[in-house]
Amino acid sequence: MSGTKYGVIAHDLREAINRKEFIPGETLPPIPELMARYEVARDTVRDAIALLTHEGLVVPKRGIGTVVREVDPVALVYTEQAPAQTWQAQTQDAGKDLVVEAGWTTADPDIAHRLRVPVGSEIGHRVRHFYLGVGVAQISDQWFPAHIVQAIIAAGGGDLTDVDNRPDTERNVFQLMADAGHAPRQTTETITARMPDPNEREIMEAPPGMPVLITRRSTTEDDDRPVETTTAVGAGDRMSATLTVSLSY
Amino acid sequence: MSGTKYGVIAHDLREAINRKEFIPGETLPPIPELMARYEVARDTVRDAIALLTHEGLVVPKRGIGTVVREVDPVALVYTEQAPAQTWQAQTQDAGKDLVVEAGWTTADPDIAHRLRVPVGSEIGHRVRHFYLGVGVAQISDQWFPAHIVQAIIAAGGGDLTDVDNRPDTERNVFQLMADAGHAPRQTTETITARMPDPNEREIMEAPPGMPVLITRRSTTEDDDRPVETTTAVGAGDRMSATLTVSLSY
DNA sequence: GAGTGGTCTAGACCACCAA
DNA sequence: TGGTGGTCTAGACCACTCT
Repeated sequence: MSGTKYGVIAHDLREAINRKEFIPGETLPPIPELMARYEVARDTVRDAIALLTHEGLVVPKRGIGTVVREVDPVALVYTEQAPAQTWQAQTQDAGKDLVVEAGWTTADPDIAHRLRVPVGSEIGHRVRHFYLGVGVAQISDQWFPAHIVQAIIAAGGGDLTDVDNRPDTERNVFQLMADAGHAPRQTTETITARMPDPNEREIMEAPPGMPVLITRRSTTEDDDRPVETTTAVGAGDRMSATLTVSLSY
Repeated sequence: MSGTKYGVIAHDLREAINRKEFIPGETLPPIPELMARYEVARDTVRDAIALLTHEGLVVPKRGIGTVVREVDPVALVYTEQAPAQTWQAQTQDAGKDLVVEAGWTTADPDIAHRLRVPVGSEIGHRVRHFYLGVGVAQISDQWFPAHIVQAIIAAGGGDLTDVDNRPDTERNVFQLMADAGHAPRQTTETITARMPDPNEREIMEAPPGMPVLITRRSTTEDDDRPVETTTAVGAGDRMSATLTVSLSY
């Protein structure tokens, strides 16, 4: 395969994993054994393992060994009618969401464009962490135009900028908007993938080789004016997005 | 930040990149310079650069230097009515699709389940590469139940298992199905992300640190019976999936 | 304590690119 | 040809986990 020694070693181990010679949870042969088997130096073996690690196949653990990864993604289901609702319902089943930040900020160019407000204008902002099992599976940054926040407060439903007096769920917020005369009508989501930055890695306890799914959403009301926009960063090995749509042929 | 030397070096470089001190396309300081600046060994600098590389921030190039990455994702747009159609229309604008393989296979357990046919039964299969700009941006594996393939051939539309006499586009295939009395009615897509395997890396010329978007699709006709299922592997830095749906509050 | 992986060094040689 | 990154070595010491 690759002309390099570590490439050959990585190839052999990869094949063995694919052949199920190493079951998820098991460890690969220890580094010293691989050094002897291939008659190479320690760093050469480690280069091979680093390759597999960044492919998301294994996770080296000090004192334990190089563990073959388990993958057990939890699906978040979107439907044609209301992706946000069911998405929220799903995450609530699996765990809790925690508002870690809520308040006012000024709109940077990207968010200003998405909310169609002037750059630098005051907007509502909250950051939430969604838990799935033990750890954080998704980090959600959500912004609201000021008049939406004020309408919700005026309608007496809660305060999006107050962590202690907050409408927790997506469903609640969307319902509150409807109560306040700004019923969400349409939502557009764009999904991409990239590698997490160290901060995201830390929050989600991301193993090396785990990409994140980026979901950018904008929700509008009847007159097409944005009522909220969200950027969510989800753990790629614990999340998926599913959508079902009708076709006409 | 990190207590390790290479962690500190990586941190400094990452910050500098974020501060735009190095513009995409430019090179980082060469390894020997960083060795001198931090008074460390060569491999320590390389460990730092490897970190940034696997975060997708830089791409080391022999004879050139460590180049800061450019990112220019192209959006593939799905709509409520027909995600496959517009998706295809978009990719056709940007490039060509190439059928690299077409024929009959036997269903493995996963595909058998998705097509609701017995494991090991004969099914149609084709592999396509979608080009966006210079390289392959998506690898698509598509399977059809045997009776669908035969119905299309009988309707005279083409032969899905024949590379030389093929209906090229998604739109065509879906229309042919409709002509053959198996009009697609609903499609369900599940999107996840992972790191590419070496084969996918090679086909897509993937830089290190580039994840792939996995799209699993199943399309059914009126009686809910599957007419096709597709697994697509897309370059994470060149693709995104967008969906727009209506809400009712 | 014995065994695992993690970090780091100093030096060597190779492969690629540009002027 | 000189500078870039890529591979590899032999050896050292550290950090962690299990028994």
